[in-house]
Amino acid sequence: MAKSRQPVAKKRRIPRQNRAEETVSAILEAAAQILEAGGLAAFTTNAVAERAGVSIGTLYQYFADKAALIRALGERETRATFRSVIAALQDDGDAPEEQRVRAVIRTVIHAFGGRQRARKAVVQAVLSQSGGAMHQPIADFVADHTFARFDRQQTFVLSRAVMGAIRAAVLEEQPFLKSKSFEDELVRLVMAYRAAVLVK
Amino acid sequence: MAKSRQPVAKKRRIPRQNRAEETVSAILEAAAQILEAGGLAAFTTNAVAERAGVSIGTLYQYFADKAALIRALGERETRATFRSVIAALQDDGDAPEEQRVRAVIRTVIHAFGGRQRARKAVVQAVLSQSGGAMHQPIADFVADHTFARFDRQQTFVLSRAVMGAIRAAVLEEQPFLKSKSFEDELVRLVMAYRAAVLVK
Amino acid sequence: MAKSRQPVAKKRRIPRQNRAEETVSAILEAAAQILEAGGLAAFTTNAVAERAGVSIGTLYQYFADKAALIRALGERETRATFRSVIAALQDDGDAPEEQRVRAVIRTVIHAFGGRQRARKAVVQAVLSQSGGAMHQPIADFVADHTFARFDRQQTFVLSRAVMGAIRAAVLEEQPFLKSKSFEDELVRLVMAYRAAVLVK
Amino acid sequence: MAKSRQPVAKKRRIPRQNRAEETVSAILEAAAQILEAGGLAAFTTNAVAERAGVSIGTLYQYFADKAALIRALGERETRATFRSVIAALQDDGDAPEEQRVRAVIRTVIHAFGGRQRARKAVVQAVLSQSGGAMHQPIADFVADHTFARFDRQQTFVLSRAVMGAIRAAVLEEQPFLKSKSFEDELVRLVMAYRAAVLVK
DNA sequence: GATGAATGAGTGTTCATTCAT
DNA sequence: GATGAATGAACACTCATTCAT
Repeated sequence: MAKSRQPVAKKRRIPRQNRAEETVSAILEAAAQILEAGGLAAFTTNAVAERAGVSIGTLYQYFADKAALIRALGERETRATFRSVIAALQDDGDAPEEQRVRAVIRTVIHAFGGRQRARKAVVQAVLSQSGGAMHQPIADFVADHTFARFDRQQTFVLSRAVMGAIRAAVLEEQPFLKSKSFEDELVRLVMAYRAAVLVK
Repeated sequence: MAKSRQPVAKKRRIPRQNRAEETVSAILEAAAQILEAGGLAAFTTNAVAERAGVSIGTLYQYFADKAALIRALGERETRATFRSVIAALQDDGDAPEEQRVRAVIRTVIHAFGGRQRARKAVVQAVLSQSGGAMHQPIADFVADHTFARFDRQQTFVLSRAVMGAIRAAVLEEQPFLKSKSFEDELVRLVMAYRAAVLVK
Repeated sequence: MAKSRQPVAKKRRIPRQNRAEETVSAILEAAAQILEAGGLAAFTTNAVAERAGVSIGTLYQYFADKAALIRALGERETRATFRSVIAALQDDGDAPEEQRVRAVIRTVIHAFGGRQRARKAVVQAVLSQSGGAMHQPIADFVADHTFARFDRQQTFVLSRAVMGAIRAAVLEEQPFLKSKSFEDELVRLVMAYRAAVLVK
Repeated sequence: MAKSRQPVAKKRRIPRQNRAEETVSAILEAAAQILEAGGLAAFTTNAVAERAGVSIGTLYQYFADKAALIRALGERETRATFRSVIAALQDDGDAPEEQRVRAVIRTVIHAFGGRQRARKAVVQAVLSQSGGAMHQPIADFVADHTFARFDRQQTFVLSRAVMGAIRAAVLEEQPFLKSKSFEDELVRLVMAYRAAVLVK
């Protein structure tokens, strides 16, 4: 019977007041914490609402459904990483290529470093919904801004390779994740591939 | 994966007879099909049992719980990929390095190519349980057998980078997944990194 | 997220064993009782399951959703009334027209008399779903078997008029519902309209 | 219609000013529109308030609860029909009986004709609350003013029979609802029964 | 060994209603 | 008087798992 209600393209409240914005923030923060603490299995709308200190009804005033909540979280995280990467690139505006590469890699590793489980869960969740590409924009942006002469496929290979290695280190909880030597190897990978492509 | 049932480690029947083995096979095959067709969301124990043509009770005779079923599936897939890779390496036993690399990469791409959704789901599911390393053995085996002088961290970076690029192409459903040019770029990545490491 | 499961045309268990048939009966009987006692507002799937002495899961093994449960109840009631009316007509097989009309009217009045609220609720519920005609088959059957020369619209008017008067007496809880005089007036209505139509 | 809230009879503001009356009107009109467009399922207090262009709080300033809103709507509709019928009777003040009957029937059919779904929903809703008699006053008034010599039970039977047939045509969405032939049959029903009663 | 009916905790989601601003 | 953010009880429905037959 619930099914028979017509799905009137629900408009969810867009926060206009301070109180509302705080509420949305609290919910997203709670969502990240739940994900961090218990993974996807613990991520229930009720749990999120409770942790956020709001009622379940309030959560649904701002997020149409659970999927929308995860999506919003993913976007928030993506935007945050984006900002960090851009900042890193700007700081080293005139530095030699290798140094800029290193700056970006370090940024991404550390973006992944805090709240790894939450990120992992978000990535998993978003992937399982949209089939996909979430860090794609970041990866593409970086590639475009560093190796302008790569074609689309080369950009793809390099960015996904680096992200893949970092992601694996995060997911497998490798102790060397934030080590200098790991960073070195990633830089080596990038520079080597870059040289091979450009020389061709 | 109910959380509040008693987690008492119960010994499940280990198939000793032909019929039993066939039953287990049928269940695993059914599981793969369900995953392939409907993703993780459709993957319920009842659905698997029905598709396998056995009762839900029988399924539980062979698999302690849903997690065990997924684990078994992951192992089956891993073993299969393993065998393919080994076969590929043996065929080109004396070939030059680049050709062997290419053979392995091609094998892995095609292993991933069939039943992508099932693989994706298995990977996701196994990851969400065990935190991670499922293709690790394959990757390590390959690296050990091709670049014997790499240290552990270099092996890690290279194998995860390649797997990451392939995995991304699968998950994002990139049309060039099985193209020659994609394969070329991966080979280039490997050979370039290899040269950089060895030259050092 | 729940929405994203694909709606695989659920096959609900069709009872094959005695135990199962009893379960279905118990659920339908419980549904009727709940409806009778508390109307549509009290009619929740959980309440029905509890009253039936089964778990909510069991209810959903036999009824795809709440709507299906109400539909089943409606069909059960319709069939029951149907049987009563047919029996009444057969008993008076050779009686004069007026007597047969009276027999049917009496049967319907008494069918409505027992468990009025349940019937009312079922009617309402079914109406609100399917837009409509539930007692139509009964009414049409009766009309066809008594006034063969009526056209469709005349059948409609007469059957709905009689049902409407009875229904109103039930809903308004008129004390004369089962009185001889009320029955007399209904018979008069039918015979008068019949004569007017035939004379035309 | 939450059941567990305190049923303390709270006095709601009775509109004394123009603006207030307009607000009440807007709410009732919105309620009718929602009902017409989406049936009972779409009829939520929030939806009504939004459509009326007032806040949910304002709605509750004028209607104690959802039930009161529906009740008010029912009364509004009833009064409107009432007025139409009286007007129809007055227009044909000296006309022969059959013509006056026809005028009333036509009025009722067309009163039902506009906004059928809203009426249907109101009828259903009011019925499910108050057990029933909503069009009773109209029916009785009409009967009293046309067939003065009928006794109470005869009035009941005739009025409910006619209303029942019309109601069924509305609920079953019969295409002939506003046809001349349907009107004819209803007139025939009334005249035939009338004759039968008077002749007795 | 196999069956499948039964279980019920748990999940997402709705919506009438309140009350601080 | 009006607002609308917040509330939370209530509901429909799922699915991993058990156990009597």
